[in-house]
Amino acid sequence: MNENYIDALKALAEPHRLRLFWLLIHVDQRITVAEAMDVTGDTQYNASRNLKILYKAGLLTQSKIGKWVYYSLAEQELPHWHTLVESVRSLPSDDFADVATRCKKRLAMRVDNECVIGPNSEAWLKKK
Amino acid sequence: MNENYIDALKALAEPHRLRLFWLLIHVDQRITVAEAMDVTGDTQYNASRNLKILYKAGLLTQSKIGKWVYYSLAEQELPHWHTLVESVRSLPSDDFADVATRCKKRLAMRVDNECVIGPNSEAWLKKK
DNA sequence: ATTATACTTGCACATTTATGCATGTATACA
DNA sequence: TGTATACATGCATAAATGTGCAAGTATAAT
Repeated sequence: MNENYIDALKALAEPHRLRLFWLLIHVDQRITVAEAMDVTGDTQYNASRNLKILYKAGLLTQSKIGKWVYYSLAEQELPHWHTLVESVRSLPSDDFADVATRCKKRLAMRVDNECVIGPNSEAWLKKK
Repeated sequence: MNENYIDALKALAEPHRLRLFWLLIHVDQRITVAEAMDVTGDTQYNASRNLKILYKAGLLTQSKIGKWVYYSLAEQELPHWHTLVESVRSLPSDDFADVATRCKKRLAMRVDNECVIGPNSEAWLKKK
């Protein structure tokens, strides 16, 4: 039962994933793998794998729309899970400030709140 | 800065240590390595090492009294640290119930709230 | 002084985990 | 029908981690 909880702790105990999860909390929105790549600078396979690990750990939800895969913060019912998320939420934002602002820029490229531009696009490299 | 936080997550992301930390939270008292061994059934070196890892991660405090080393819950000032501890505190106690009751039995062997009996004593093996 | 006790730690070994690369799958588009 | 795009994943390698054993240090007891 708390093997799952330990999996969640393990999932968060890695810098790239902690940053991704913090981002998902603070952007308060679903994001695609492509957007995560652009915002964090992670490689395609690492962005994909790390989001999946957070999902498998029960921290994110996943939804596929066409060729895009959106991840977003999972709602937590259990107190210890909810509190764990709150702990990450209250991390000092200084450390992630740049990621947050870059994410806003990236989300501004959406159309009707849907991701329409792939990773490492010209438009993004210019904007960044 | 949040390297430390990641170290704390790593420290908690191991079953033996999570159990030890949960115990330190719920027993609301300092305990020695010997007592931790008896209560958890961990080997001497693992009890020692795991408590030290929790201490180094900033989750416990350490104090040596004679040949005994006491560990106890560290007070947390920072919100994300405090909340992390609260998350572990609210873990369902079912999973750790037996450890908690065994710890009470072990602490009952103290004199003036000081540990005076070493690990794997006759008295403990009988009591257990 | 010597011995016992509580705890620590270096070492070897096995398991796990992170990463890059290459390739595979699914969907969209021409 | 073929090609481009978004994402996933098997494999090999390197790094990190957990564990047992044996030996170490520090304090207490005799």
